[in-house]
Parts: sequence; C-alpha cells; structure tokens
Amino acid sequence: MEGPGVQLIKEKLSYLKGSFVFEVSGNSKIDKEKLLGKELLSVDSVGKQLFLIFEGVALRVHFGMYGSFRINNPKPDKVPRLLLRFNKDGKRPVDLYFYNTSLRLVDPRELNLDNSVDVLSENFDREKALEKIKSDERVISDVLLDQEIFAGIGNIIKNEALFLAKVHPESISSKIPDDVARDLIDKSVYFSQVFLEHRKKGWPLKKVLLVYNRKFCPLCDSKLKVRYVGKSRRKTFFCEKCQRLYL
DNA sequence: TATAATGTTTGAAC
DNA sequence: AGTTCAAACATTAT
Repeated sequence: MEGPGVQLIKEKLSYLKGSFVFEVSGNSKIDKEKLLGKELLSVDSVGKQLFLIFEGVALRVHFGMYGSFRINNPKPDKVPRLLLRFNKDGKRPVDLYFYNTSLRLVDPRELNLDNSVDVLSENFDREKALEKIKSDERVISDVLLDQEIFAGIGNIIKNEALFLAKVHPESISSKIPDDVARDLIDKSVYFSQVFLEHRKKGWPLKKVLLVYNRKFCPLCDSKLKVRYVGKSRRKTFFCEKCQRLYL
C-alpha cells in the first residue's frame, strides 16, 4: 500500500481519538497487553507508516503488500494480526482489526513524525528533495522509492511520476537537470494527490494510470518497455521515445 | 489455475 | 565487517 492509502486510513481512524482500549487479541507477537486500558491520543502517518499513539506507547502499522484493516466487520474464519476493542463514549464498542500488517510498539518519545519528507504532507520540503536527487548516484527509479527521501511513494506512483515528467527510469539521479528534477518532484506530489482523491471517492485507480500495467504509450502510441529496474528490481513501465535518459 | 504483485524486515551467505 | 540477496509474510487480481 502506498502513501495515499495510508493517509486515507489515518483519516478514517481519527474519530477513535479519545477512546480507550479495553480488550486486545490477535496472533501478532508484539506485547499487546501494553495497549490495554490506554487512551488513543492521536492517529498519525508518515509516508507508508501509520501510528496509533497512546499514552506512553505507540503502535506502528505497516501494510506492506497485503495489509488491511476492518472495523466491526472481521474477515470470516481468519485470525486477525491484531484486534483492538475500543469503548467509544460508553456506546457500543468499536472493534478495530488489522490483517497481514507488520506491527511494532515504539516509545512515543522516540517517535519521528517529521513529515518534511512525506510527499502528501503540507510540510513536504521540495528543495531538500531536489538536493537529495542531485547528490545521489543511484538510478532515479531507486531514489524515488527511497522512503527516507520520498516517503509514501511506491512502485505505482514512481512509474507514473517518471512518465509525467518524461524521465527514463534508468537515468542517473544526479545527472538530471535541475528544472527536470523539480518537475519530477512536482509530478510525484501531483500524482500522489490524484491517487488519494481517487481513493477517497472509491474510484478505480486503473483509470488514471498512464503507464503502470499498460501496453502502449498514451503520448506516441508506441509499445511500452517493461523492465525490472535498479537495485530494487521493481517492475517498471516506460516509453523509450517519450522518456529521456540522463547519464 | 497459476502467477505475480500498491513492500519491508530479517538473517544467511558471500 | 559490509554488502547482497532470498525468504518470509499470506492476499487478491488477472
């Protein structure tokens, strides 16, 4: 799950702020009992990480490829990774289930919620991102997937942003001219926002994908190349004619 | 039906 | 001792 998906979950869960956990279960190996009796103080996210912050302890949730959550509606015949039962204003309890997520308890005092690196954040620092691109010798495809630089970008956003900015995925990061790099950063933010808006409306993402899982270039109609690019070896779709290679 | 994939962490192997 | 890489996780769309 990429940044926009996590952002949406954060928004969907924030109404639980102020409620208390009174029951925990699930097959997660974390020390779940630490969450018992705790008040949910805030729900936050940085890139692909979701944080449920309680007094004295925080739960970090990563959804990976197949992670999901449900409220009051467990998957039949599946043991959740974690169930948190909240009491909400003394009304009916709210059951929050997590499936196939990677969970960790962290000390809230050591929590780094710096979102200047999060492409969906108002605090995203484009100049800092530009400096990172200009000083990195890796292939741009890998740099875009680096969560320390572009938190929230996943393989889909990477593919689309590179196409929108007309940059070949195997370009050497530092060799990309400033104006092109700036545009690439803008397109990464732009597409992440489009992604989020579509998710919010429940629309299929497929409709807005220009290259990911597609066969032909929407600009010149030539056949798209597919390659497992960079160290990350992630599937990358691109147009050799329209996307320029900087070496 | 088999395959591949919106991703990270871990630990073995080199 | 630093790096590289496969495995594990276990679901869902094609």
